[in-house]
Amino acid sequence: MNPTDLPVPHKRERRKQDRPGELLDAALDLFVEKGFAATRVEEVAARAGVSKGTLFLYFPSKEDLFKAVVRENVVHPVTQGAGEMAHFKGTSGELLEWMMLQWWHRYGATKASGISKLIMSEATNFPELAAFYRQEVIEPGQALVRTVLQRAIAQGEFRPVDVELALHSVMAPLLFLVMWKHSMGPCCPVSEQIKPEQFITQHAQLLVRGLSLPQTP
Amino acid sequence: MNPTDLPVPHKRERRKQDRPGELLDAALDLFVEKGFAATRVEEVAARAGVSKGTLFLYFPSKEDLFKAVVRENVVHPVTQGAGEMAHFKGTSGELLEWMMLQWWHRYGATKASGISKLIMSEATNFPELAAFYRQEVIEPGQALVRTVLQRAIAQGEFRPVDVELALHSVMAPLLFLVMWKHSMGPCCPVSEQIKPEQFITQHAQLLVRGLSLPQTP
Amino acid sequence: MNPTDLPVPHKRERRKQDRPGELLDAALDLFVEKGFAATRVEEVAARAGVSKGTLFLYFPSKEDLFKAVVRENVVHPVTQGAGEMAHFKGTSGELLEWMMLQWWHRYGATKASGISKLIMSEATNFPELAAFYRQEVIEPGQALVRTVLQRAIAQGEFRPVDVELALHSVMAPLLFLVMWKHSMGPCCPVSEQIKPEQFITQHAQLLVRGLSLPQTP
Amino acid sequence: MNPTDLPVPHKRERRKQDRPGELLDAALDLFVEKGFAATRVEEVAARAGVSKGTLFLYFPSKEDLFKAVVRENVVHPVTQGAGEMAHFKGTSGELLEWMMLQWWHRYGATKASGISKLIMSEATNFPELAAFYRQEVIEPGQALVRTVLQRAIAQGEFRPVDVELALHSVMAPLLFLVMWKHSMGPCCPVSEQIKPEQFITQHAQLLVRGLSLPQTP
DNA sequence: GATGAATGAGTATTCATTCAT
DNA sequence: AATGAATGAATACTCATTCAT
Repeated sequence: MNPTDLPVPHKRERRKQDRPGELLDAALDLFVEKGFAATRVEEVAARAGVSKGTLFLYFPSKEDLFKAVVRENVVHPVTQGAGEMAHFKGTSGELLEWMMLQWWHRYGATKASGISKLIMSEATNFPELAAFYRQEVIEPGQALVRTVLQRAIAQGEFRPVDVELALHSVMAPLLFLVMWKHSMGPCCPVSEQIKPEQFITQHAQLLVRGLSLPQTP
Repeated sequence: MNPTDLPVPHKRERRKQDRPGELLDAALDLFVEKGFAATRVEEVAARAGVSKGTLFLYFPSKEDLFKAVVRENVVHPVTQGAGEMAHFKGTSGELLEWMMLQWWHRYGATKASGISKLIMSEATNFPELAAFYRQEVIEPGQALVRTVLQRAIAQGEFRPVDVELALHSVMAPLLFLVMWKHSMGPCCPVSEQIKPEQFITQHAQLLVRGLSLPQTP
Repeated sequence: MNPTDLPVPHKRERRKQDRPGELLDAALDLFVEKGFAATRVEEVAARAGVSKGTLFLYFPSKEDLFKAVVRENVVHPVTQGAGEMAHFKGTSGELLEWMMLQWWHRYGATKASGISKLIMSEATNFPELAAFYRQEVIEPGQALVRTVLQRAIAQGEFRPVDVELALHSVMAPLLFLVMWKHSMGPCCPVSEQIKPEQFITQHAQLLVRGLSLPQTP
Repeated sequence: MNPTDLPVPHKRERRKQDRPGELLDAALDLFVEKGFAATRVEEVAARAGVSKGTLFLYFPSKEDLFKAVVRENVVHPVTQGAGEMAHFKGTSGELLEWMMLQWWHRYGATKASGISKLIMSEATNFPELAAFYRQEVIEPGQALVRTVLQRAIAQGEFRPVDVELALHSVMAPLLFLVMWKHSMGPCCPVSEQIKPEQFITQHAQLLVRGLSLPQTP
C-alpha cells in the first residue's frame, strides 16, 4: 500500500517530469556561486545530467532560465510562518527572536537563500527581478515585523521607536548572514565562521532589550 | 603668474598621469553596476574618454584592471579614524555610535563603498580578492570594534555579552546598508529609501541600550 | 544492396568524423603557404567548409591546430621503406639512388612535404616541434642512410669517407628540393623549374661515383 | 691625422647617420629568428636603441622595413669573388671547391645569410622579393657555376653531365647549410652540429670525383 | 629630428542558441 | 523528446601606425 495514496510514476517518467526541476537546481547552485554572466548554460546542463540542447527545450533562453530560478526559489519564509505565529505564546520579544530563528531555519540555512545573494549581486542587471523580490519577499517580511513591532509598542511592551528604522535592525543581520554565507563565508577559515543561530539569538536579545521599556520595579 | 608655484605640465603629460586614475574611476562605476563579467573593457575605456588600446597600456588585462580597482578603492575607513578615536570624549556607547556614523560618512556614503558590493558579488570568482578584503578591511574594523566592546565590558559599562557575536551586530547593518545602496536601492521608489544616518543612529542606540547594564537607581 | 557491406553512416555522422581531417588538410595548405602567424584560423575554417567556431570544437587553439598539423603529417617515408629495402637486389649505389627516389615519391612529392618547409620556417618559434621533427624524421632517415653507407664501406664498395658528412650529401639535396618546391618554386617560370627525379638521379649517380673505389681493371 | 682621410663626424652626428643601419641590423636578426609576422616593430626599435616612432621616420611601414632589410643584406657573394676567380690557379675541381668555401666564408657564415632563410620562409608572402632574390643572388651564382662546369666539360676535365642539374648539386648543400643554421641548428645539441667547412670540402670532393672522367692510366 | 602616448583595425577565442538527426 | 554538432555574434587583447609635444 502506498501511504501517500499518490500514483507512483515509472522511474523513467518521473525523471522526465523532473527535468525542469533538476535544471533549476543546478542553475541555482551555479548562478549563486558564479553570478549570471560567469555561469555557462552548458555547465548547468551538465550538472543536471542533460545536454545543452535539452536545457533550451525547457527554457527559451539563459535569461529565462535565470528568471525561472529566481521565481522558483523565492519562497515566502516569513509569510509561511505567519499562521503559526498567531498561536505563538510569549512576549513580543520572544516572538521576534522566534521569527528570526524561524526565518533562518526555513530560508537562510537552505540553498534557496542563495537567491538573496543572487538578487543583490545582479539587481542592477535585472531590475524587474529586484522589484519582484522586494515585492514578494522583502515587503511581506517587513509587514510582518512591522505588525509585531507596532503591536508591542501599542501594548507598552516596546518603547515608541521609529518602526520603519527598527525594521531594518531586524532584517539587516539576516540578509547580512545570507550574503556572507554565499560570498565571504567560503573564503574564511572554519575557525572564523559566523555561527548563525547564536548570532541571531544574541542579536535578537540585544534588540529586544534595547526596545523594551525600562523595568519599573 | 602661476598662483600655485607648481610647474604646469603640458596637456599631454598631465593627461598621461591622470589616465590610470580616470580608468580606475570608470571601471569602479561599471564593475559595481554590472559586475565583472558583464562589464566590457571597451565601455570602461569609453567612459574614461580613451580608446580600448589605451586601457591596455595601463592594465595588462581585464582581471588586472579589476584587481587594481579593488586595491585602489579599498581604504581603511575605520582604521583611519582610529587616531581621532583616542581623543573621543564620551561614553563607550557614544563612541560606538560615533564610529558607525564616521564609517558611513568616510566610506559607506562614498563611491568607494561600491567595492564592498563588488567583493561580495564576485567573492567566489576572485577568492584572493575576498581574502585580501577580509584582511585589509573587515579584520581591522572588527579589531577596532572588539577593543571598544571589551573595554566597555571591562569598565562595567556594557554587560558581559559574547563580544565576537556583538561585533557582527555592529557591522552587519553597515555592510547591509552598502549592499542595499548598490543593489536594491536604485530600484526602490524614493519614498521607501532607507535613510542611512537615521538608521545607524537608531540602531546604535538600540544596541547600546541592549548592551548596557540595567540602571541601578 | 550495399556493395561494401559497411554500415552507411548518416550524413551528419560521416561529416563529423571527417571534420578533423578536413581541418588539418586546410590548415596544412595555409600554414605551408603563409606561415603560422600570417594564417587566420577563420580562413582555415572557411577552406574546410565550416565556421570559425567549429574549428575550436576540434582544436583548442591555433597553436594546437598547428602542432596537430605537424604531428599528423610527419610521416616516416624512409623508415616505411625500410622493410622493402631488405629485399633490394643491387649494389649499394643502386640502393642509395633507389632510396632517394623513394623518399621523393613517398614524401617530397606529396602535400605532406610542406611540413618540412613549415618546420624550417617556424623552428625558432616552435622549438619543441623542431626537436620532434628531428627525432621522428631526420634521425631515422639519417640512421638508414648511415647503415647503407657503413655497409658499403665495410664491403669495400665505397671508399672510407667520413660517413657523418656523407650523410648530408645525401639528405641536403632532398631537403633543398622540398624547401624550393614550397618557397621559390611557385615564383619561378615553368622553364626554370627544377626537375626533381632527374636531379635526384643525377645527384645520386654523381655521389655514388664519387664514393666508389677507383675501378681496378 | 686620420689615416682614412675621411672627416670624422661628431659622435652624436655619426649615430644619427647610422640609425637606419642600426635598425636594419636589428630587424635582420629578428626577422630571421621569428619571421616577418611574428616580429614586432617595437622590438626592432628597442634592439636598435630607438623609439617606435623613430623607426617610422626612416621606414614608412613594417613591410618597407622588411624589403629594405632584404635589399640591404642581399649581397652578391659569388659575383664578388668572380674577379679573384679569374686569377685562380688550379684544376676546375679545385676551383669548384674553392668557390664553395668562399661562398660559405663570405656569406653563409655571416649574419647576412639569414636573408636566404628569410626569403625561403616568406617567399609566398613576398613574391616580388623572392623574384628579386632569384635574380640578384641565385641566378648570378648559378651562372658562375655553370660557366665553370661548362668549361671543365669542354676541356675534357669533367664528363658531359647535364649542367643544369649539376648546378643544383653544387648549390643545394650550400642553401641547405644556411637554412639549417638558421632553423634546426639552434635546436640541436652541440655534438650534432654540422661542421660546414668539412662538409663542404668533402661534398665538393665527392662531386668533383663524380664529375671527373675515369682516370686513364 | 625624436619621442612615446594614443589609436583602432584586426584576430583568437568564447558561448548562447539553433537544428538536423 | 533528446542530442550534440554547428553557428556566428560578441569580446578580450595585440600591434602597426599616427601625431602632439
